Amino acid sequence: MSPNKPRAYHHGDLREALVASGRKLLEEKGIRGFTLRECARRAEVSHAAPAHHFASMDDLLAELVRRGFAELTAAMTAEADRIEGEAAARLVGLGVGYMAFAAANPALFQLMFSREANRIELEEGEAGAGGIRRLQAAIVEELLADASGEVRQRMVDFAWASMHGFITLVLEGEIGGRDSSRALKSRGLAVLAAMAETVVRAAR
Amino acid sequence: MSPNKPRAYHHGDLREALVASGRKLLEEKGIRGFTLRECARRAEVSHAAPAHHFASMDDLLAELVRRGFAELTAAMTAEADRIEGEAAARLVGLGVGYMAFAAANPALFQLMFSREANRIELEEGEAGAGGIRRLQAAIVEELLADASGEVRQRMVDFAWASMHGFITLVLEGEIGGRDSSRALKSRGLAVLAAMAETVVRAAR
DNA sequence: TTTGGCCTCTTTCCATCGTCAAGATTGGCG
DNA sequence: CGCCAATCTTGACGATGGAAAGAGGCCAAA
Repeated sequence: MSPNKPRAYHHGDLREALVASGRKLLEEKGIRGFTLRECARRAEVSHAAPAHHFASMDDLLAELVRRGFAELTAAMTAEADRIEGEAAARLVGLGVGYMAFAAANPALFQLMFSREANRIELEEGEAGAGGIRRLQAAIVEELLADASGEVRQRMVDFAWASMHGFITLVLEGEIGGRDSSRALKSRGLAVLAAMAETVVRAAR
Repeated sequence: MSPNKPRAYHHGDLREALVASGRKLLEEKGIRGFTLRECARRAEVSHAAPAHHFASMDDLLAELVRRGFAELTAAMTAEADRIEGEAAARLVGLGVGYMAFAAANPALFQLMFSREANRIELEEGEAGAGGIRRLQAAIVEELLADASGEVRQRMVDFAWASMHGFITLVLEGEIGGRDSSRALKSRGLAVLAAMAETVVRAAR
């Protein structure tokens, strides 16, 4: 009952604790400041304990990436589903969800879309970035029912590139360095609107 | 004259040698595999020698980033200048130069536009990403001479976001994973064309 | 209930890293 | 010609990721 350090062996759910502390640490210090030992420290566990739950540091990072993609697609569909209007509006909604997730988890987002991540998680059924494209592709297909497959593919490229590029540049401080969050949101919406309009116009 | 290891002390131009080996190493191993000691090893110099030319590892990386931005803007203007046609075509040209540089130096490009880089090189007269926006802004201004400042700003956001997002997703393997370089180029050009068309159309 | 096995966690160790301090070497300036 | 400052090396420190070996606790089979 002593509140000092009663828990000795057997943490209970160390795996989840490591995922949680790892995620916080990632956002605090960035990927270069991310340390397995610090994760363990925050979970109040010895530095070698994580090895029993994650084969390596990259394995933990891969788990964070995996969960990130799940959350990201969830955020996108949630935002799109809130809009019951036209397909174009839903396409914008996907972008809003995308950008909101990225803004809330900048370091994780960057990790998810980093060259390093791809060298890591080549396993799994690719529930990652593929799902994002599929979400957009479904709406583009709806908008461009009569267009060729190639036109549709290029419009999906375009839609994804626009929203990804904008939020990426914002997170890096390259766009709107000292703008208010309000102004930034407005600029992001403008980009999404221009994107959706271009997609719609591809139908001739 | 013995070709073994004649050069002992005084490398000659260690700074440049470190920049060169560092750049190669960065592309080979990525930022997470980048090591100051390995840079020194490749320059055939002791592990502490770099300290006399770069205050820290981040200082070397900052130099790489600085040179990267110079090369990137040079590549963009070179490609745009090759085209003497309309402003819209030159806008596409800027994008071609941008993507070509990124494809040729993927790891450096990612470093240049990474959250980590921004924490590093807060010095200097910002000859970095600001120059890129200025290049695009000049052409957009030409195309949208009659538009409001806000419209122009949003079109620059849009132009930059499109080209940045596309090449970024390609480098990460999210777009066109197994496509030929030829096909990828075509898709990139399609994105740039759609982008330029959207900018032009913003003039009403 | 007891006991044996297995999973969890700790301790200890190793190679490597970035950085610092001190010493060795050299080129060039007086 | 000799000395100085710049350049490079050697050695050390603390921190990291990972491997190996041992200690501690849970649970199911007897």
